[in-house]
Amino acid sequence: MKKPSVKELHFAVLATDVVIFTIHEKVLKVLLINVHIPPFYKHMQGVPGGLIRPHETADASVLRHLKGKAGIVPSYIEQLYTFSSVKRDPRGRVVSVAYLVLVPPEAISKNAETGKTHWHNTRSLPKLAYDHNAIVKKGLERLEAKLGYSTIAQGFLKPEFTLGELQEVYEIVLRKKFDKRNFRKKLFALNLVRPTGGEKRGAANRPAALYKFAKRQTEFFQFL
Amino acid sequence: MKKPSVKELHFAVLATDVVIFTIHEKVLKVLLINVHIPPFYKHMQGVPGGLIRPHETADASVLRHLKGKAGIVPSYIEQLYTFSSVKRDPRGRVVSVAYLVLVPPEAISKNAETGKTHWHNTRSLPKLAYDHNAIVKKGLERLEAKLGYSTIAQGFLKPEFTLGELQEVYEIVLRKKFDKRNFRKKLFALNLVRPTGGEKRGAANRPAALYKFAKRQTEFFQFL
DNA sequence: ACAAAAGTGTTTACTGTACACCCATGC
DNA sequence: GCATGGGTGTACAGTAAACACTTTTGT
Repeated sequence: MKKPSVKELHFAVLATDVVIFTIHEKVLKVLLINVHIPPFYKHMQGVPGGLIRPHETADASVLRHLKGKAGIVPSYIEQLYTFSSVKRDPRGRVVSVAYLVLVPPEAISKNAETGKTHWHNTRSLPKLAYDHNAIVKKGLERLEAKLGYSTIAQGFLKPEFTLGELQEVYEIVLRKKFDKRNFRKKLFALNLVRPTGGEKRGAANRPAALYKFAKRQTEFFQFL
Repeated sequence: MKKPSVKELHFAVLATDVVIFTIHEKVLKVLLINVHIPPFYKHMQGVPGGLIRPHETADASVLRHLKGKAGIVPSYIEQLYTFSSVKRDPRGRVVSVAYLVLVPPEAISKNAETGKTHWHNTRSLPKLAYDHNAIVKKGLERLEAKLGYSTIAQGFLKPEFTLGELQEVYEIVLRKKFDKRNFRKKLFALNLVRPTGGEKRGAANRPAALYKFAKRQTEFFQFL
């Protein structure tokens, strides 16, 4: 078995791919961009991504690209998985570190239709470029799992929110209904949320009390 | 913002670092090797690792190095996390995909003291080379978490095992005692194990029935 | 007045937990 | 015969789940 030369070791181009979720109009959506690199991928879509530079970490690279491409400031970010199939990019060897990012729906309007990106329903995705279907799947699995034992849901919410809005996040992502009273009972028992004193008015119904998460950072516990 | 040249994009050396756990003499141990690259790391230890080659995936690279270095055949393997700090290797930019590997204790004897490797108690680790303390910590966290909702424990066991041995895995990794009857009740309720009909004799006590996992692959559920 | 979401407790079923003794073997 | 881990059931407590009506607002 021969030892590879120094040059042969620097074969890799490093990139990131980012699965950005939001909830918009009661639908879990993922941000897609157009991909057109004939003859491999013609008029397809994929998740946004970008190359890692020699002096930045993968995390920093994701933040840089998010800021630059769409002005997105992640409300939640975490590394998902590293994809290293030899042929995942037909143009050459690209190893990609995938990330999961959550943004509140407000972040949409600002850069909706900013060029070639758009938000797509996660439940009816087309065939995506590269291995991006697998990447989105990984993101969905992680999101669904973490709802059950962390406060990751705050990635979809504004700093202050109603308990109805929080419950809706759970119902949309997990595609099941929860009992309002039991849901709140658990939230309070775990001391996850605190009332801010404010209330949300404007809808044709009784005003809802506003809450915030007790800790700003993501907490872990047994919820579901 | 200038665009990096093609050369500048191939800055990275890709590597893997592998956290290999086993249980030996009722202690959770991790495989360490000697690291000696003056003036940065003199007479230190780290987890085994190796470079990824141009035509292999990260997974394949780990399997190749495991087989070559110590003849280890992983009983369980999963990707942990990708570490990309710019200065994690003082000799140059190395991005490393870390893996978690479990092996049954039998795998130890064959390559115990095969050169420069040895098994170290995970509860009293010294300062390791590079960022390897962080890598081992990540591995421990993943292992502990997955015991609670998967059959990952079979990574530490032979294909057939006694329920006492399985319970011992949980007690050693999670550092807490379980009630024998409740532990078994849950196992059976979830249909995780099936008796093989065989029994384990030889110890100075009543023979123990042998069991195997119902599914060979790792399953997921709510156990703890 | 009506539609729409907010808010609030109790009962019941289930699941988890605590607990102790006899058994079969090797030495 | 004694030390060692194997094997087994029940009672109680705590948690999860099911369930319905009143309130407050905007239109």
